[in-house]
Amino acid sequence: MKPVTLRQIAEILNISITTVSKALKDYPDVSKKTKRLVKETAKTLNYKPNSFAVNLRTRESKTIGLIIPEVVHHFFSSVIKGIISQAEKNGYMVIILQSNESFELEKKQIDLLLRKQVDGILISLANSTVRYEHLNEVLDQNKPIVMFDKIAKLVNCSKVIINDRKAAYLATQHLIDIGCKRIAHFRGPLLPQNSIDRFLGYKKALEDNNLIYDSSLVYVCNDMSFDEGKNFAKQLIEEHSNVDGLFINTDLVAVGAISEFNKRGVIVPKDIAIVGFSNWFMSSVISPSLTTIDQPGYKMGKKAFKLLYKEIKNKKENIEVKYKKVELPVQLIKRESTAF
Amino acid sequence: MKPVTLRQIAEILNISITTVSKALKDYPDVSKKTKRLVKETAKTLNYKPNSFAVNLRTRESKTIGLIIPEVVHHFFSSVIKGIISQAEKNGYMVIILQSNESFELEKKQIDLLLRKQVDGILISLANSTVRYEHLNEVLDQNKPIVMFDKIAKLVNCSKVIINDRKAAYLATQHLIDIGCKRIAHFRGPLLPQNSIDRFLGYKKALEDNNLIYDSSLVYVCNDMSFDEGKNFAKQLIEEHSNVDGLFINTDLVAVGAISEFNKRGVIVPKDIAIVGFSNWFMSSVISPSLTTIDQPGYKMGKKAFKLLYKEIKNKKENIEVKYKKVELPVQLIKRESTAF
DNA sequence: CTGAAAGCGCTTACAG
DNA sequence: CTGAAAGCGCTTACAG
Repeated sequence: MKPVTLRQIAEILNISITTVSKALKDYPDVSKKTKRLVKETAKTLNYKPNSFAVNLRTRESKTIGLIIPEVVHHFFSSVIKGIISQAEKNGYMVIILQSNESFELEKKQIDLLLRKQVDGILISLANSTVRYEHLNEVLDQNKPIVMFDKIAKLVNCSKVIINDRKAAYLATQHLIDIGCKRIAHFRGPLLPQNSIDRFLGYKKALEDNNLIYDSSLVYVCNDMSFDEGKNFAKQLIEEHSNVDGLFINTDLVAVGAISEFNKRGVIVPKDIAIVGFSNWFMSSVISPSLTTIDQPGYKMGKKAFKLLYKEIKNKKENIEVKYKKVELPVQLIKRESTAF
Repeated sequence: MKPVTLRQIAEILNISITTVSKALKDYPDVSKKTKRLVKETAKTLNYKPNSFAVNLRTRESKTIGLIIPEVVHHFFSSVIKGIISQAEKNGYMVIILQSNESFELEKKQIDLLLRKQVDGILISLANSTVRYEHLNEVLDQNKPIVMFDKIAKLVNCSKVIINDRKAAYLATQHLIDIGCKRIAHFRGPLLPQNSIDRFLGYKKALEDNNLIYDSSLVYVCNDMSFDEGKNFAKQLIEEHSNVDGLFINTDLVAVGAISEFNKRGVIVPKDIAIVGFSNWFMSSVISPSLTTIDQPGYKMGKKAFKLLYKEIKNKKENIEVKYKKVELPVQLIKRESTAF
């Protein structure tokens, strides 16, 4: 069954394609009678406009691209949900690509999306992304791009983030407030700005409270996995039995650490208090439940789309676009792992 | 900066658009020299073919649609990952829509995708989907559709599933094998076929082992949440203190139940052995860790795309399409919740 | 080996 | 109020 076209409706009704097109779009210069006739016929034939033709004419696809490092991940899937629900409200569709934290793949995917003629791009950078030509190419093509969570400070576009440094400070301050004197940190990889910022927030909190910063208390995670949490937890009690507080870059690692502490009879929070980061669902159901920083993924997705949408609209209407950097508030969720 | 078109390349080189197009696509009837020239110029100008125009001519978009009930969900996000990685390998992009378990939304989204002229559709049905006109419309338009996980048996198309009944049987048999005599079941909602099948597998296993099926031991979950697991666990020990085994429709509910049992001093597995379903990551890290059925989401996504791809290809080449029903194997993962 | 021409299905400025 | 015509950027059957 071939799809129905404007021409067919026009032939059936013995009017021109022009009039059919205008009638369907409720142009004011078409008679009521014609409109009714056209709409009825379109309905009966189950007419659906060919989007390729529409796109080709109007030069917009009502589609945006989303590049994300990893889909199977509580935070990122929440972001995806926020994006697609907001997009749908505005009549947009979302093409999702996964960079697998690979710079090369990310570059290729940007190119694919540009070829696809998406109206804009949302991206959270891969950890391995160190150069930004591909992002600048998007900007050169005058195509809106909004970065979220893992951003490049040097690229001139709108961004949605949380203040990782402040959040980490908050987490560390909480450990200090409940009486911890010697606080360790499991940090993320050296590269993405987020883990640097979280580390800096941790360090700043120590300094502001006159606690000595001891670099041997900082452990660097590479793959941010459950097992890494277990291993460093083990290492930590072997190397620094006097540590009484621990701030961990991400909940998954923290859950691994708690599991290892539980196994070895180290009592959380009595022997060592722990704060994680992300507020995964999991963190609320383990025992002891994990104090953590809530990272608002869904909201971040919504906000990122809204910024992108606004830019798309403004560009179309030739209104000057101002880039915004939106910082979403975070919250410390207190649970058993820091409750005495 | 306006995008570069074939025309521009043609004008620069003083040849026809036809030749440029053919040169870029390596038609054999273009001279080597011309090809070289054209390709160099295209590269210099950073030419990217306008996909709308290409799509309009070739009548394919190299894009498929995916409708999924919920994005923030370990199983489904694994499926998404499987689909997009397989799609990318074959030069396809994926538009993702979320039905939120709503039949109405699902219908609307099917329509959106058809308008969008996607080359095919992958779908896992909403729980509330009871009629199938929208799916049949896709088939009427001669557009391939493949269903996975939550399928409609009555719709005539390819499907990728696990055998829920067999899997539930396996789970229940395991409880019986370790000595459970009185086995309860927290089942899913009355509607989706999956929870019906899991219930039937549970019942069959009891019968085959000459254990009496007692309907008062079956609790019906509605929202399949952590809290529901807690609540039913509480109810279960109040109403049936002699139950020694429990098969639960999904891990999230099971984790809730375990948490409640832990709280009330009911020892898992000594007092009550538990088997879940899905093999979420969480299940391996809680205490006691949860025995469960591994549901291969990533593989399911890959397989579903492969089937769809094959259908798209066959249709294009006018090869007859045979619908397939693929059943992926599942595995029982034994952990502490059933280990004595 | 090259190119003029038709056409994919739509939108819209313009004429009447 | 209606419609002929141009054009979006490409592909491809056909002529030379």
